[in-house]
Amino acid sequence: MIASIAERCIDKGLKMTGPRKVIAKALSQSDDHPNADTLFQRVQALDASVSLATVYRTLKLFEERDIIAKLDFGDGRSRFEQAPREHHDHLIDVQTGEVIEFQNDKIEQLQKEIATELGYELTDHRLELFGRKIEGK
Amino acid sequence: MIASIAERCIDKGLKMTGPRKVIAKALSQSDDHPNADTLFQRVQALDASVSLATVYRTLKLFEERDIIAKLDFGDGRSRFEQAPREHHDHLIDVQTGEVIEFQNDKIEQLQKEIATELGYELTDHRLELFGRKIEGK
DNA sequence: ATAGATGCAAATTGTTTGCGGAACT
DNA sequence: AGTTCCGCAAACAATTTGCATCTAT
Repeated sequence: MIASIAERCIDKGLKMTGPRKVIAKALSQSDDHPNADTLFQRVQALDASVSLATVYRTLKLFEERDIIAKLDFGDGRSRFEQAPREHHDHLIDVQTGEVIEFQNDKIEQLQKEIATELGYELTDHRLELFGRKIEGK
Repeated sequence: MIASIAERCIDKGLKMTGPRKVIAKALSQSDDHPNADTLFQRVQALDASVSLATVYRTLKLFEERDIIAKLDFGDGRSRFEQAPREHHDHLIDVQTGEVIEFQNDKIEQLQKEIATELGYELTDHRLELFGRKIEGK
């Protein structure tokens, strides 16, 4: 296990207020990729007094501090996950919406090479695969 | 050159109305990746009577019919391009916002393999690289 | 003739913000 | 005490939609 979100907040000098603790906890307990609204519901289950505005503000804050990562699966809302311990990309099941994380060094390497060839230093990237489950698998 | 957008619309049995012709033309003339609003301005330059709502409706229609592709570079608005003659991905210059298209068979192949390994048939994917121009290149 | 398209304005959706009060250091 | 944070409601930006009216087929 890695440093909890709460610990990482403290490391970065953020005030750990009640709402932030709750949001950090809700994030820690999520091993999927909730959007703001879904996360808000989970937060509310822990403490109904926390507002949606604070969820948004806190998500933005955490993201700026690289405590969490903001994702975009093309459905118009942002999704969030704990700042990945290890970098990974996502495969989205087009039928169920299920999200599978994967990691592949070859593809990471290849991306770097492509950027270099084009005269760029790769600063970031986004890769999402969309697929249909193969029967019998 | 490939079939024009207008031709592809007719192929697919779409009514070619005035506004659609104008939007198709504006798209054809764009070799960048305009968002809806930018495209709307280009459309207006050709025919000021076309409304933004129609631009949105038509973009959605064209996209559903695979006549154009909708892209997302993470700035909160969708961007569009003619359905690519050849598939390609994008590298976005983080400093200028410039978008460079590239194509790389190895990475395409690798993505398919990854999906297969995970038990999926790849139906689509999205890859965006973000980079900083290397000095002197 | 008729199904489908359009313009306009109003509605939705996801997200951000101004403000007065509350909380952490 | 002072700065930062919070909840609430209002504000925003991008996109969609209801409706009465046109238009391509």
